[in-house]
Amino acid sequence: MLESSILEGLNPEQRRAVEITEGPLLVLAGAGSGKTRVLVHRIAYLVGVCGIPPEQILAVTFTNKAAGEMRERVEKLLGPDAHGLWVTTFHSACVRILRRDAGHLGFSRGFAIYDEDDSLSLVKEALRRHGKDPKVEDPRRLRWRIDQWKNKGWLPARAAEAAHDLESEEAADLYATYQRLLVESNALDFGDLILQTTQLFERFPEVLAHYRRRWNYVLVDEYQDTNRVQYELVRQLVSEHTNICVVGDPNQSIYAWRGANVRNIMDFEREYPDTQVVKLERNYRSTRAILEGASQVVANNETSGDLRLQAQREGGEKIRFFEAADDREEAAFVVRQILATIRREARSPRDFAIFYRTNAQSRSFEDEMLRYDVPYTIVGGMRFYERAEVKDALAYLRVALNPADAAALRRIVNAPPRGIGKTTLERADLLAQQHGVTLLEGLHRFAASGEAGRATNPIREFSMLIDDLAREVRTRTPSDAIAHVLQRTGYLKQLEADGTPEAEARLENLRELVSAAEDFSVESADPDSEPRTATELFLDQVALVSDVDGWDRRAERVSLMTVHSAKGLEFPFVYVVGLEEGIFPHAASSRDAAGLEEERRLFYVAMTRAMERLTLACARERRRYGSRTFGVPSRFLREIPESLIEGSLPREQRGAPAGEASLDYEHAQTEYDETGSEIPKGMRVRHAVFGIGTVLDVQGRGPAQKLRIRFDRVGVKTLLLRFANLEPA
DNA sequence: TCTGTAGGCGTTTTT
DNA sequence: CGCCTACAGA
Repeated sequence: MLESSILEGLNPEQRRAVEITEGPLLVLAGAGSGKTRVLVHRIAYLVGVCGIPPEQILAVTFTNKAAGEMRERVEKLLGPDAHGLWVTTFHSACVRILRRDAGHLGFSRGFAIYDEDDSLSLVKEALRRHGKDPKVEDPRRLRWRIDQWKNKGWLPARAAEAAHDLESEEAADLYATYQRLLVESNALDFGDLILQTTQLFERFPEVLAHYRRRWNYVLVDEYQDTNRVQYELVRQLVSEHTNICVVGDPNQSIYAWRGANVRNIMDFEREYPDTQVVKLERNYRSTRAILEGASQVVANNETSGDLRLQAQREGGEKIRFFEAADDREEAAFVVRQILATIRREARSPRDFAIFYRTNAQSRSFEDEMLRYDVPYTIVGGMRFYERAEVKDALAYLRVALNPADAAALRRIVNAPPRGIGKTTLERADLLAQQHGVTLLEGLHRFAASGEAGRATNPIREFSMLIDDLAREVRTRTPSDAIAHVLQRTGYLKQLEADGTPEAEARLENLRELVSAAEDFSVESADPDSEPRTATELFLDQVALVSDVDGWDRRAERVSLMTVHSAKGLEFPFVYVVGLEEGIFPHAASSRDAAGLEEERRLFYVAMTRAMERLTLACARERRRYGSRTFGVPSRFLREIPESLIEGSLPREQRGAPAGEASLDYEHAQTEYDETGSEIPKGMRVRHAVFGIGTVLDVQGRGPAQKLRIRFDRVGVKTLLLRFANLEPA
């Protein structure tokens, strides 16, 4: 491997970050400064130039998407030499480690991974066992507290130690019960994946020694978003050789609410003596006004990283701003802008992204996208694997593979309805507790006791069903296993009998699940990992998917997502919407100074995604929970120097006269007025998205006028003239 | 045990 | 507003 080909195209700082291979290295990488590039080339350099065997390198990121891209790019540089390299997420890495050695901690290798829902059902169970009313105690709050403890690396004992009032003591107590329930279910929640791994390393030094010997070089991406227990995990792995390279940007720390601790990156130099620091301050992504505006905003934070970003791109336009009368107009404006830009500047829909603070805001944009026939994709929101029918199908697999999985069992014991209701389950559970057996075994014994009444037969049949599945699932491919489950359980039959559009949608989702399972391929197994069936690996993967993982940058669609999901991405045209007090910054997180600063960093992240054109929007009025609310423009807008903004910002007072404060450049209204004239049948027209077509038919008059058009590429479509943005071809 | 409906409640962001 | 839960009736 030629050294020059790996270092080629790197600027001097990037090059330094690649060449310092030994000892602790802190890379402070500003937005758009090429940090992924550095990570990729660093790995390639270690292997290709320094001759480090790839299996000695561990690179950790936060999303599978980021990991996948990094692995891909490394493989492109190294080819087959990359074999044995671990480029993965914290959570996946821990799962692989725990699959091997979780036995030490009282879990079996087949442990389940609990998502938020599963974990919540266990929290409720813990509350019940403490005789608490879930209505008074709010299980979600308790789950949240437990999660925060885990993020700090606290076991129940430590939480109890820190408790200084009755309420906290009870909560710590409940944490202990919850943890016991997890062990009984042979399950770990998200927080456990990391926490239990650190426990494993702490209590079993020979296990830790194994991995210490293995990984001589560790790289961590997005280090500003690591929490305490992740910090601890990294420290355990590298404390001897300290070949640790972390990359991050304190200004992009946006996960404190989830337990991330910026101190990890701020104090890195103190934690690791002799740290070398590289700053990447050249921004290759954004034009000047965008970068300057974003920097000015984040400079308002009391604590901020001391990076001074320099725009490498010349020229460019100012930041745009639009104040809409209401949320509907906001959405209509943005979508029309996108259509007009696609048409006038010959751009693809994939060049555009709309970012909002909360998922709920996606709706109005989705409506407008549908209305204008703009292809779009929504990242996040209701995730595919969170749909009830999908979770049900997977829960059957889980029970088949891990009969102790109580949360999965509760999900499916009566889905479809088979006469095993709440009381039956409660009595079986009691029996299980008394005998110290699993819930499934409790059901079995309940039926055998002769006290189950009319539930006796349903339970017997259910037991046989699970036995059958346990046999079948192990020997089939993931997709066959799912198909078998859906067939054998009567789940399909029930949905087919239903016949409603909702049932049809669910069937469609299940077909989608089967095909996702078909596409699943077992990656070249690591020689270090335990052998597992493909279905087990499929379940692991599903448990750890993130919102952005499914996003495809090549798809010809406009992307809609929350700002959190947008981190790490870039688009030529970015719209940041809903810039009103209470929404962005969000009311719930701007209570204290720290929360507000995180909101500001979030806005900074949103702005710095834009490459060419950044448009900010807010609405004076908004429908929320079905009623109208009036908004005040976000304080963040005023933190951008006016000279960087085209036109003027809204006045500060609420209720400024309509139109006066808003700047309607591009004149969205006239956008369709100019095509508002009559279009004769047979005319050749051009549509921004569908291309050129022939008008077949004109229906109606005035604003409701519809056109049937046969497009050369995509066939016949019916469009509302007023929104179609047609022009003569 | 199952199904329909009326109220209540929520929204921050997520591996 | 729309989803989910709790509850009443069969």
